[in-house]
Amino acid sequence: MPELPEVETTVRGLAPILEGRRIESIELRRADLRWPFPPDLRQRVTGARVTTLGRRAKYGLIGTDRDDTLIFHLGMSGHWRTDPTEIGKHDHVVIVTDEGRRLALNDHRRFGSLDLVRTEAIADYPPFRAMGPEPLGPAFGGAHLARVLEGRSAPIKALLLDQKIVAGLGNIYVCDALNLAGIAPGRAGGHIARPRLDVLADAVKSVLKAAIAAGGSSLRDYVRPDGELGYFSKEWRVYGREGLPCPRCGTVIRRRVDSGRSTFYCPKCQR
DNA sequence: ATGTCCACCTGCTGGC
DNA sequence: TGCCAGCAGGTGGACA
Repeated sequence: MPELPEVETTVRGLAPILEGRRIESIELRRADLRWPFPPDLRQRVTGARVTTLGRRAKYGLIGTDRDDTLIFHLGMSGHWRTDPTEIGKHDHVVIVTDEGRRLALNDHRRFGSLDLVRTEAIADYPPFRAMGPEPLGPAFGGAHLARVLEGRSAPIKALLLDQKIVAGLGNIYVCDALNLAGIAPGRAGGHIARPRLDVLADAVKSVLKAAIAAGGSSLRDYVRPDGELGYFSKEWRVYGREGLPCPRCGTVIRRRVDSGRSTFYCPKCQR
């Protein structure tokens, strides 16, 4: 699940547990996830007080009063479990606060990551260096898309998944935004007329806001001991809905595979 | 530079 | 019941 709305929901769920709290301990139950943990992470985090919770694209940011920021990525299967009754084999990191609350970073596929960077150098964190604008921020809109898509021949779906174009979209919300905008996923990015780029940018914002709102309405259930969710999947327009009617025109939704990833789309009204 | 594909890892489901 | 293929929300890197 972890695209931008899920990370945003996660961060909002972590905030009341962590904000203002001292980190009593952090246990690294293995040496790495996707990459090795910084060797001094435990020493630098233990005893620090959490000052801020934030998000950049699909990364969660936990700032401390030692001018360090913990940066986590949930990969494909990552989630935080709150106050788990038992620590399982995929609970790779366990944080205990000064109130005795426990948070376990669980990620069975281990595509996620946990890093620690100096807060003032956060813009230099390699994944952030060339990253595009936040899709819900003021820098993202039709004008931005027109600028960065000019001359590009790759399919618009692939370009929207490129975090350098816009940061935070994944397979689900790209499929849904393209459906809402009525744009075919295979259309060349540079061959979309400017008015349609305005429509597309609005569609991206709209599907993300709806997903965050759905997550927010179930926030108490999101970061929880048993982890998994499922409440927003009923809101998907086309993703995971092969064979069901298109919400725009009723035509049967199709699925195809592009470079190993499923694309769901309406063959009639997405052009 | 741009476009395309694959590996990384584990677990689950469906077909035989 | 067991086995195996196929599938899964992301990303960096290796190619042409």
